[in-house]
Parts: sequence; C-alpha cells; structure tokens
Amino acid sequence: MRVRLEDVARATGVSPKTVSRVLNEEASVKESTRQKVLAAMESMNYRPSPAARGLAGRRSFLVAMLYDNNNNPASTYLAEIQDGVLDACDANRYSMMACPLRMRGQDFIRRVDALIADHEIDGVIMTPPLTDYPPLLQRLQEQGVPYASISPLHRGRAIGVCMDEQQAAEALVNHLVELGHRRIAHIVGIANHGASRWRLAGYKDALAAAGITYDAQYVAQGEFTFGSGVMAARQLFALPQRPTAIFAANDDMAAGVMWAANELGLKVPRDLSVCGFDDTPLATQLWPPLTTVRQPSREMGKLAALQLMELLRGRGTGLLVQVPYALQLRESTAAVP
Amino acid sequence: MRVRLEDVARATGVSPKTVSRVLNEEASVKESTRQKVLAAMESMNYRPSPAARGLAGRRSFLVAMLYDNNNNPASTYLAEIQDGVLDACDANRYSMMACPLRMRGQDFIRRVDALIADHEIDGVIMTPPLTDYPPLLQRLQEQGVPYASISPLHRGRAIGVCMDEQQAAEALVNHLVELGHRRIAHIVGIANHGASRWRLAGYKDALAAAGITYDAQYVAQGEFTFGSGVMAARQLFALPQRPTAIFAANDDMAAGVMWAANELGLKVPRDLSVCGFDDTPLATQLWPPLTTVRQPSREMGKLAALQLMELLRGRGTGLLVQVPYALQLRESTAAVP
DNA sequence: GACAGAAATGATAGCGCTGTCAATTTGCGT
DNA sequence: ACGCAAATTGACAGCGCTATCATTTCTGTC
Repeated sequence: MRVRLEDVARATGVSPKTVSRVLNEEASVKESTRQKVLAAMESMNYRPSPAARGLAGRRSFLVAMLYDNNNNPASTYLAEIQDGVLDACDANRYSMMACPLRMRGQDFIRRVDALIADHEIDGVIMTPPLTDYPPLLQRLQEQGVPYASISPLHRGRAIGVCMDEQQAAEALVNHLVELGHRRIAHIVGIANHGASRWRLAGYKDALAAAGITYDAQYVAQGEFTFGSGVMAARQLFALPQRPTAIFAANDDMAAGVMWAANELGLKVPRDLSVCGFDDTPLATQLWPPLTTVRQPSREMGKLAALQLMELLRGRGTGLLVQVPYALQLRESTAAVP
Repeated sequence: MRVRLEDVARATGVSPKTVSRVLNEEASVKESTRQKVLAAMESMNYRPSPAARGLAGRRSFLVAMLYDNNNNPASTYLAEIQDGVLDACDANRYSMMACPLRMRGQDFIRRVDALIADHEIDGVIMTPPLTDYPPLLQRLQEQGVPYASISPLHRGRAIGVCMDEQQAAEALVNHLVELGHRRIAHIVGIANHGASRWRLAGYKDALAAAGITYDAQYVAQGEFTFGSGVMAARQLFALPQRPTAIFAANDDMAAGVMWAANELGLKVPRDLSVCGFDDTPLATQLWPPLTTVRQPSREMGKLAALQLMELLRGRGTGLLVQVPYALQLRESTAAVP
C-alpha cells in the first residue's frame, strides 16, 4: 500500500515523532538525523497524507482565494491572480481553493463561516472589493483566520500586496499632457473600489501638476464594464467642448470609449486619444492597441500568498508589499490635433 | 469546541455509526431515524471534518481541475469552466482544486502523480488538450483515478461533456453563404486541438452543402492567438482573389483578422465579413461586434463535474453529454458587396 | 406465535499523523 | 570525571470519522 511516516521511521531507525519533526521543519533535530530521514523519504517516495496531517495537527494546509463573482464574471484579472497564488502555494506545499462568493444576500456571513468550516481553511486571500467589506473582515478576525489582501482600499493594518495606482494614473495622464492635451476627461470606476479612487486621485494630481483646472464636467461615472464605458463616453462627447483625450479607469471601459468614438466617426487617435488601465489582453486586441498601465496581477497574487504563508508559519507579522507599475504606451494616444 | 459526529449521536440517542450512515446517505437507515439525525445536525450546526472523513474513509471529496497553462495563460474560457465546476462541486459537497499543468517536460508523469498523491485527489476534470494526451490518460487509469473530459477529441470511451462544434461551424459558415459569400476563407487553430478539426470539418461541410468547391488556398494556419490571426489574415489578403468572408476558428484570431483588415483600410463588414467562434467577452468588445458561436463553457464545466461525481458515487458508468450551441449573429458579417 | 430472513443498528478497531510530556543524550564548565 | 542545562529523541494518546462484522429489531409466513 501507501508509504507511511511510520515506514520511513522504521527504515531510518528513529521514532515516528522524529520523522514528523523533519517533515514539519521543526528546529530541534540533529542535522545528521535530518539528512538520514530526508534521504529515506526521498528514496521511499514518501508522501505525507494531508488528511492525517490535518486531523492530527488541526490545520489543513489549505488557503482559500475569495473573490466576488458578482460583478466580474470570469475576469482575466482574477485568473491571473489565481495563477500567481497557485504558484506560491505550490512552492510552499499548500493547496489553494478558489472560492467565488456573492456579496449580496443576507446569509453572506453564514456562507463565509460554512466555507471556512467545511474546508477547514487555514488562511484566506482576498481581492477587491472583498478586501474592504467590513462584515467579512470582522468575521475572519473573530474566527481567527489569517488573511492577506490584494489591492486593499484601506491600507492601514492590511497585509498583502498593493500597487501605487495613484502615481501610475498620474504618470499616464501626464503622458497625455505631454502630448499637448488640455481637455482630458476621466471615466471613474465603481465607487467603492479603491482602484476607482486612486485612479481619479492620480488624474487630479496630474492636472494640478500641469496647471490645468479640474472640471467636474469632464469626469463621468462608469462601472468598469464595456457598456458603462460606452455610456460615459457618449455623455462626454455631448459636451460643448469635447475632450481631446479620455482616460478610462480600466481597459474594458476604454474599449467602450473606442466603440462610442467609432459610432460618431471619430478616429482614434487622430481625433481622440484614449487610454485605459490594467493592460488586460484586450488592450492589445483593440484597434488601435491601447495605451494603458500594466498591473502585474500574477506577481501580486504570488506575493499576497507568500505574505499569508509567512503569517501561517507564525514568522513575523506580515507586510503590505508594493509592486511597481509600468506604462504601456501604444497607438491609442497621440499628439493633440 | 467543535461539534463532532459523536455529539450528534449522543443528542439523538443513536450510535455514531448511524449518524455516519446518515451523513453518507447510506441506504439502510430507517426514515424516522434519518429525520431525527438530520434535525439534530441542523440544529447543532454540525459540520463534518473533511480531514477525519478523508483519513477514515480513504477519500478526500476533492476533485482536481487539470488544465494546460502553457498555451492560454489565464483565458476566460478556463475561468468560465472553473466557475461551472465549482458550482457543481458546491452542490455536491465536493471541493475543487485548480491545477495548472505544464505539458512539456520529462517529469510530466511525476508531476501528475505528485498532484494526485499530495492532495489525495478523488477524481479529475480535464480540459483540452489534456483530454487527449495519452500519457496522462494512461497514468490516471493506472492509478485508478476517475476522470471526466471537457470537449475531448476522441469521443469513443470518453466521459464528460462536449458540443457539436462541427455542426455549429457548419451553421456559421452557412450563414455566410446565405449572405451571398462564395470566397469564404477559414483560419484553423492549433493542430492537435479537437476544436481545430471539428471547425474545419464543419467549414468543409457547409461549402459542400452550398456547392462551393473547397480550395486549400483559402485555409490558413493559426494558433488560436490574436497574433496568429493577424498573420493568417495578411496571407489571405495577399491572395489574387481576396476572400469576402473569413471564418476564424476562435474569437481571438477573428480579432486579429479585424486588425489586419484595418491595416489595409478594409472596412468590416462592408468590405469583409468576419466571424469567430466561442463568444468570448472580446466578441462584444470589438468594433463591430463579432458574429460567432456561443459555447456554454460554464454549463459544460458544471455538467462535466456532475458526470464525474456520478462516477465517484459509483452510480452508473458516466456519460458523454452533449450541450447545444447558439449562433450569435452580430454586425461583423453582412451581405457580400 | 414461533421462526427464517431481511432490515436496522451498534461495538470495536483503526486511518496516518501530531501534541504533550517524559526520557535520553550531548555539550560544557570546573 | 562529575554535574547540570540544553539539545534531542521517544512513548503514548488521541484527532473525528468510517470499515468490518456482530447484534438487535423488524418483517412476513405458516
């Protein structure tokens, strides 16, 4: 049958407990013993049973990736993050479960509890907007489940990973300014997303730095979706003084802007410069390809998972690490006509 | 502390084993007893420990979703399937692990073994092209791990879910024929994908049905990527008799065709009709929106997972169920000029 | 109403590992 | 050498559930 820890112990001539210590990388094992045990494990192709480890040790080596599947069904952003999280888990002998979680509904907390209890989750990784949903955070704390956040809105005590989106947005808008644009519009994302606030703030910073007066007319509300980008753009195009450039808070909305421009016969970038944010695959599949900001989602997933595992190992208290952004200047932006 | 099976047993006045029977939906439990136990479980908020169940019962209630993350990094298609699989798992008290698996590499089999052993996987759900990778299938069979396939190439003994892609492709091309097109080109996908073969076959069927002679010149090779679509289209445009319609084997390549058309100043659909396959979000984010075929990926993931669970429960032998396609006729196709 | 056979239930012994705490060995100073 | 603290190691008892097989409680039959 299966090779058990006991078999390794017998083969090595030590007690099962010692093998267990080696397996769990505990400190007080003599180096020579460690090597012997490790060698035996390797040669016998020993694989610890997660079920047994979980039962005896009261931990599952399982982390859950929580995301809100209500707004963005099957987005690339989430898929990339998941990929990164999986990477980190793999390297640390943890497993990951993907857990879509509808935020609306009375029984939200009960579903969270069920999730944690049913799978005996060791820790949680969250994406926006869950990162800043008080009932969830509170419940996790009550249950004593450690968590790491990706791009949380409130960065105070958060652990996880973030990007300086405000500065990135500022740099992007600054690029438009350098191309000679003065009437630069912005399409904001969903209100409670940190992303929306930061990108708007960066937009304002860039205008201020360029000495352009902020004009609320040029800021339209969107919802991060293609359709909302179309609507917002139509509204901006109806303005007496049409903007010469539009910075949409994400790529999907930027694609919507390009559609709306097309409807009016406006040629991008000749008549209108457009830029987005996120650098999703869509950005390079539009015509013309979209100027945007790359957010290293995969890397962010990985880093968040690593922070969580530091927590789970009891080493340190976890950090909020910051990753760099990168402007992707493509053909959807050009000098003002 | 935690409510255990034993606690439920004591509260109900039956033996732990009986409670276990109820939990596992075994047959020989008197209905009245079952109800009593179920009520107690509910009122005590009992949650069985997966670790203990796994250890004692030698099964993990865990299924793995295997996918090749080499070709399509973080595709929407996979994300949708995963969503469907999660749905089905949830409803059946199973858990799902997402397992990206690089196909290349000598140690492929070892990695598969490790995956199964490390997580004590009960069953596997696969997506193309893993569904038809002999070393993998063989290993799974050797290990006695049941599996279900999504859109497998070889449908002989396969269990899982599929769509009649050939007929869908035929219907799509037939739509072009009805619009008056005669010089209809096709861009094929990656060779070893079933999708590529079926879609090509459907294309040929439609031509044959319309009495149009098949001309290999009008069939270009692609790789399911945007870039390969651009290349293939350029090649088709260079033909002495340019096609008036192009059917790309997926949406990404169709987007590439539209890009290439733009390069040449060809207006879609006025000068060229374009259609894709899959109905990814991209399809409605292009200008003009893409005529394509919707593949119900989410539903397919769900159905495949359900088939697998039937297998795991030992009921029946599992089926290969077929889901219907749906043509999405949009503005990228129009009557021949 | 006694009895075979089926249906329902229970007693017992683990599944493979880790926590706890006790026992042993080691290193070091004098 | 000797004593003592620190470093290692081991014995043992579960973790919460299920498999196995034994036992009890129902059925219906004549």
